[in-house]
Amino acid sequence: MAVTIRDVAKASGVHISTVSRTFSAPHLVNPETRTRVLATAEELGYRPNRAARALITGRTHNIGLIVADIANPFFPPMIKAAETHARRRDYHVFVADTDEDPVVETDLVRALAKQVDGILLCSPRMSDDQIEQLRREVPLVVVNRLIDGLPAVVMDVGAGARSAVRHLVGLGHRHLVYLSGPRGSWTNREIRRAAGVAARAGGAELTVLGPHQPVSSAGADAAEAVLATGATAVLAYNDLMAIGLLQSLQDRGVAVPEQISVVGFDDIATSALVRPTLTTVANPTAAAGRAAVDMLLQQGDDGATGQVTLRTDLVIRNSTGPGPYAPAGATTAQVAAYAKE
Amino acid sequence: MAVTIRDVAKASGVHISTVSRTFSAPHLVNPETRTRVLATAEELGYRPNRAARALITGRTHNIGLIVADIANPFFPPMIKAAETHARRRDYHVFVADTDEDPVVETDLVRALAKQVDGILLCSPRMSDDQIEQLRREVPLVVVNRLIDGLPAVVMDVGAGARSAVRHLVGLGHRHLVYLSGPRGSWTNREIRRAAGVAARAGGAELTVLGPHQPVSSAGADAAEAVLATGATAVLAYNDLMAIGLLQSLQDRGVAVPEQISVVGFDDIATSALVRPTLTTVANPTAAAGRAAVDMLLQQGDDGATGQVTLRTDLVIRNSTGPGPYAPAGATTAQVAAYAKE
DNA sequence: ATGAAAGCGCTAACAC
DNA sequence: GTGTTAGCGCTTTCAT
Repeated sequence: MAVTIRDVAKASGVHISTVSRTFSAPHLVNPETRTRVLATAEELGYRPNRAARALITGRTHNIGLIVADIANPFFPPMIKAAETHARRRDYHVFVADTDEDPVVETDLVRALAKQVDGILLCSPRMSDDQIEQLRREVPLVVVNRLIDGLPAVVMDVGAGARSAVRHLVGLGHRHLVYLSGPRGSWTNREIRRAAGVAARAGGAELTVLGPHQPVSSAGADAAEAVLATGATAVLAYNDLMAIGLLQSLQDRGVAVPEQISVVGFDDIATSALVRPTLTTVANPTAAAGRAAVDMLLQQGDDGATGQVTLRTDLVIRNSTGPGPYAPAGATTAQVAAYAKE
Repeated sequence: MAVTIRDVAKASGVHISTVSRTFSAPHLVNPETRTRVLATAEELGYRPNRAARALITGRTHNIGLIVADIANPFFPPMIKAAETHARRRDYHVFVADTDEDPVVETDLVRALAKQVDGILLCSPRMSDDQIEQLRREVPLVVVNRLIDGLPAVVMDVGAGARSAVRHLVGLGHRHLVYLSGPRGSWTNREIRRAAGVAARAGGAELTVLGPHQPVSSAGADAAEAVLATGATAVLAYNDLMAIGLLQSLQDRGVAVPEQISVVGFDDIATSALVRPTLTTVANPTAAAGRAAVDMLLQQGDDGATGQVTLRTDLVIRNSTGPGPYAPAGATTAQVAAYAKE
């Protein structure tokens, strides 16, 4: 069996409670004793058993991170940032994938509840009611979704959508398509709404297509439908769909951005690797992961249930260009400024 | 506080051990009692505390998954598959990221050791000795690296490299470059060695460049050096580097595959999304994740320390084409067969 | 400053 | 088939 507190106590000639104190309340133990205990512990390779500690303190020093799809490139940077941030604060992270299934989400929260001090729910697909229910069973921070009274970290996708639409309208586009994401996605609803408002304000028409799975093949499959609308610009729920559409259009001989402009969402790594490079709304996913961890860990201290909104940024690359109503001689660079207003 | 076994016992009028048995050894309890206990447990929302159980059984039903870099697209499909597979077997998964740092790896294994039944070490960068040492402290399965006597799951990257080189030689290339990956990578050494042997066998020269970080910018930065060698084909350590190189070459006006052929490794999702689409050696990362989990969970049962090698597959796409010594009229399709030999 | 003792939630002999 | 008891590794009063 592994080395326990008892072994260290015996080897250093003190009671186990002294060893315990050496690790959990060092200031309460005589410096000399402490040094000795630490030395034997080191020598024996002793490491406190967190689970046993949790049993009595009620704090596991673990957190859960539940995401819709680990393999969706949107999430890994967030997972990485959250894990690194948590570990720096001496927390370990359970990661679980729901495969976009709301039922799995609920089960997972319950299954993890006892082993963690709190759970980060990223882009949950379940209903508000379900989330509120779970909130009573375990501390929760929701990422990418805003629910009254629940601590949350969201990106300002509404502002991002507005920037994107203004950018397109400024380029002279008057008929846009929004390629919807999955049902149940808060982000999707926000983008669609904000894009609609911004389009109306800009005197442009917005056709909504979908819902779609947030994958590149869905974007590729939507090419026909997009062309059928006669629109000259497309805003997609995420970069994956935008890239699928981008390549599918080009494979059909439709030039991007000459004939159709395409804007994505997220700014995943791939977006800078495809040609044309993708104009997209950058989401600060890593910062969101860190903020969510902080919020979760603070939740224990006070009862504050803050909601943080992180800003998004339109990244103008080469998949967007002048539309049919472009002011004479307008260039992408010129209208870029407009979107910033 | 949460509901415990004692609450259920009281509410259903039995002793706590009966409740315990109801969950851990149902066949030992009277069907009627069992039904009643289960009902009250359900009603009260009781869920066994795994940490408390682990304290006495010694089995946590958790596993650790340590990867070099969560954000590297090579890993997420593996993490996802491993997590899903583990959960299906009622195991939860700690995920941690070492940022390619061998010191962090060691610390992480030790920190996680007490909370898990075993650890999956993916693409570890530390030395064989260190890994063997850790192996004594906690059950380990190593992925993407072969060490004598240690249970491991690897992909047959040597065979993959040979296929790739034969493919290129068959296309008429006689001077190849291997773009090395990170120092400490077993996969990198294997590919380099196998590529060297295959090149020699095919009467071709192989120039090795590197080491490099396994990221796209490293591939892009290597473009000058690649051109300077005068080689007509490049095999890269991974797809990210291959894609970086691919785009950097094209941005410099060097046509791919007309002037230079490029082959990657891994077959990450992005490889099918860039243009030209990337010829690459597909790694069964998801299968590797599942196999590693199985191996880890079986390790407890018997002491078997198997080593599994998963086959790789050359996926021929559009980034490779005829070289200067191509047989007249040779097409990519024709020589594809050659690589399969 | 240190030791003694109780107990966190649970399982595993051992009785009956 | 069920209750009793001890104890997993640790923290936390309470004494001393």
